[in-house]
Amino acid sequence: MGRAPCCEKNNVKRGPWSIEEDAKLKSYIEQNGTGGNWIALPQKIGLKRCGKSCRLRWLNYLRPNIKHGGFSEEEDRIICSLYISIGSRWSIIAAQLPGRTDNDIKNYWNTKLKKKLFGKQRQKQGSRKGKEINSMSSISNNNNNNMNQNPFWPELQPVPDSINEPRFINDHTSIRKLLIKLGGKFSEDDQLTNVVPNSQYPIDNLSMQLMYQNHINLISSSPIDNVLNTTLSPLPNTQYNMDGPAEFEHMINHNQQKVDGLEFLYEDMFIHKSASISGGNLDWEAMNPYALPLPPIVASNNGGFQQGIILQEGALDELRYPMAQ
DNA sequence: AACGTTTGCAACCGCGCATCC
DNA sequence: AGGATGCGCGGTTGCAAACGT
Repeated sequence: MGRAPCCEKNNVKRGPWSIEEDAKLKSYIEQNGTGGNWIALPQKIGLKRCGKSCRLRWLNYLRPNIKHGGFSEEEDRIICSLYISIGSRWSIIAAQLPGRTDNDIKNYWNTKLKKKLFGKQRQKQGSRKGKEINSMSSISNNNNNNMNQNPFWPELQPVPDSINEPRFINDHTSIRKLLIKLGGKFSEDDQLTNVVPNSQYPIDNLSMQLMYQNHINLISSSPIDNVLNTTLSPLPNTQYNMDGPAEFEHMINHNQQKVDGLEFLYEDMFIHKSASISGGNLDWEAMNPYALPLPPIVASNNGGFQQGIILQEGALDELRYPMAQ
């Protein structure tokens, strides 16, 4: 027995909203508010719509001060940074972008940003991709089941150190570098706790703190909920410790959800890497102009390997000016 | 011009969580 | 305490427009 539907599907209109419906909903809410009950709202107005549909229409389209399209460079940076940091928490990301809805940002990411960032390398990769994915599936692996079931977490085989020395996003310099590329700057002071937004970039303090703190939390072993609960409070004078590969490895193994949603990063990286590993003459650096010379590879407790990404200089410029390259 | 494919986006769906009773 | 209800979220779908052949 499943959950009861929120409304009688047969008695509600679905599909695109008409101008009349929009006008009805908008004028009612502007005059009376939602009344705190979306389910009852359509009956009050005389709309043959589901309450959830009304809510969605209002929040994503009719609500005042909604912006559509025309994402700015700053917004791109914030979206990329937060996505890398917290994944597909679109509502949280939207909260940092006034006038933007989670749906809008989600669509923008899925249709444009993601492709802009990685489309170039996919083009170069061309038709080899499918072949490589197939060949990868034959590689045995000891990683957990979630990874096995996820097509974007390809099964990875431990690579001899002589070929790929494991690399880690485990040092403060790397993290700082990433954040700087994403639009922020830190003080010359090497203390990670001191974040100084660069006036050159129009990212407000809160956004920068959020980005920074999320990155720090990403590499710490704090539960994800703590990350979210503290993002909107001022940065405490916390000393973040990163005890080398072991801690990062622990985070990967025990906080898998933090990297969920970044599968496409791993997909791209692994495909390129696997091509060269398997004897192809593909050059990692050539195919990944923004990635560091080798993808960071993280050894896990159970013998598998996972990979991360560090954006290199110019990566986000490419987002805005893809033709200039 | 016709047809097929890709892209972009609005809208829907189902689940988890919070609140109420 | 726990069932019912509503809300909010992320993922997915459907469709029209744009683009390519």
